[in-house]
Amino acid sequence: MLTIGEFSKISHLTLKTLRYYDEIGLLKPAFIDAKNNYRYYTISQLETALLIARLKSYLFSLEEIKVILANWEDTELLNLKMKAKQENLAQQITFYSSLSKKLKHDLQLLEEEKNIMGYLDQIEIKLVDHITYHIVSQRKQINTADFLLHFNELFSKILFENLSPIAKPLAIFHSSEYEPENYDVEIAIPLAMATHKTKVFNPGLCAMATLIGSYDELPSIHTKLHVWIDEHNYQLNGAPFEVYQTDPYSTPEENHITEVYFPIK
Amino acid sequence: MLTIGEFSKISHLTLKTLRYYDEIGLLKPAFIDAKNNYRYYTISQLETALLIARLKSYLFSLEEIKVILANWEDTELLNLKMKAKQENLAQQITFYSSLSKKLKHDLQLLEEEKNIMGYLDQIEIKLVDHITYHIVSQRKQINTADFLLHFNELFSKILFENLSPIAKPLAIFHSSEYEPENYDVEIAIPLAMATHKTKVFNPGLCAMATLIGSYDELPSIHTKLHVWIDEHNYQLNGAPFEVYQTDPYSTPEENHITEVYFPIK
DNA sequence: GATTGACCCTCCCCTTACAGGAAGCATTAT
DNA sequence: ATAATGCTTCCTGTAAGGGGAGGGTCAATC
Repeated sequence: MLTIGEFSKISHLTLKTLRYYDEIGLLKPAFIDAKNNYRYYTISQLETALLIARLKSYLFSLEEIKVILANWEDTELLNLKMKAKQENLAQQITFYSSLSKKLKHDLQLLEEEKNIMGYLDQIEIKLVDHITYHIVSQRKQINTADFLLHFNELFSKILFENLSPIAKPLAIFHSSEYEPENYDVEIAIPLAMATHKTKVFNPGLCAMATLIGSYDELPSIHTKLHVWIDEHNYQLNGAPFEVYQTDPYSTPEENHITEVYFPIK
Repeated sequence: MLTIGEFSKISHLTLKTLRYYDEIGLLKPAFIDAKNNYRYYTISQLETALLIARLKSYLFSLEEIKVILANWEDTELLNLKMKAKQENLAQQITFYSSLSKKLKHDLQLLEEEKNIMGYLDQIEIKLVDHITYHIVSQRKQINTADFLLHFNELFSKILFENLSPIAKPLAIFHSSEYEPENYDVEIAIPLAMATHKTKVFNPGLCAMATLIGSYDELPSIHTKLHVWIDEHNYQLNGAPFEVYQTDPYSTPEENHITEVYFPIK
């Protein structure tokens, strides 16, 4: 039997960590002396400690590790979890890479003595009278992170019903508050003919800005339009919407073209 | 003037977030009504909000953003911070990549129905009688993360004093507890001749294991040796040490060769 | 037998960047 | 006048422990 201090030294886990693992039930000492609450560990628990350390190095959360240990015989589960983690890492890497690219771009702006928010001043805002569409649409409360999923749903519906769009898809933002977890959005596709499934979309006069580049900038475009409307003494007259001119799957991020419209009066 | 609700909607920051930014002094409302504590923001604060969102998307902490905003005119500072962040991202990417490689390796083991901790059973432990060295050394309390730095310090000292090593460098671990922030380590290099700067290093009988691969596995080797010593009824007889047979800079991680010695009796 | 120093215990607060919810005013719309 | 929002503060919780206080316990030494 090893005291917590000895076990800590051998396993290379701190005392704090060991007590914490005991607390959350991840690695409970083999024996606890009832009269003084001293923790005692066995030599064989060192293996578990090493395993935990290894899974931790793979960035599994302690909660995940607990599940994996509880089903240690189930190699299928471990396999699954590891593959998921692998996928996860790949996503992280692409995320960081694209971030790094953006940072590099902004650093270049800085070298040229430009403001990194300067792109905002470049955006031109136009007054347009939007034509009337017949749209099929789906309105839902969604998490902003699942935006694309929601799009696909409608797309496949359109395809399966043999309908043919006459203009690019759009998203209409009905939310009266900003809650990213619960965003009230209507995805729509304009069709050539009115049917019983379509409805009329007639935004009328709009302030419009075109964004070329990553969707990350969309919030600033919205803000910009809000400010513009305020400064020019117009008033919002309906839900803002975005028209996606490029396919988000096949187009590289920096070539995306998005039009943002704010109906006004 | 905008109420917090309006500002939230336009800036795409939640109410919670805005109140929090107020609390930590990152974005204080331009005006607070003293009689009901209502927060009011100006249109121009939207710019700040956008800037904060952008810096946040670059993974700066709110504390860092506060500093950047406070010195917004100082483009030099921003430049520096961004470069540091860039460097940071690059490190993350290499870290994740190497992790992904390790995961892939372990997944392969799993496919072959092997245990991912199996490598531990492969490690052979030998009894050796270590020869006596004359060493120059530096002993320090260091953070385990700064291990390599400490090495370099001694290396350059050796170089500048024109001493020539006769064997690979080693590290002796004196710590009696495990505290990764404050690790008592002695870095040493064996020299051919005894001088007034050298001391005798004579570990005697040792249990030894050789690790081929990433330094990540070192803790498990230590554990393994501890267990072995315990099981064979030996006793620790001095501080454990590691001999680095390969240059950590020029050797790829998976080819590192490290010998771990535990003096015993 | 007493003391000392090392070792162990529990309990509480701190970290990041908020989210969730309760309880209670204030404002606005009907 | 009433109801529905909108705003406020305050409390709790998150992941994985770190830092430290205050106090009990163990082994070795005097």
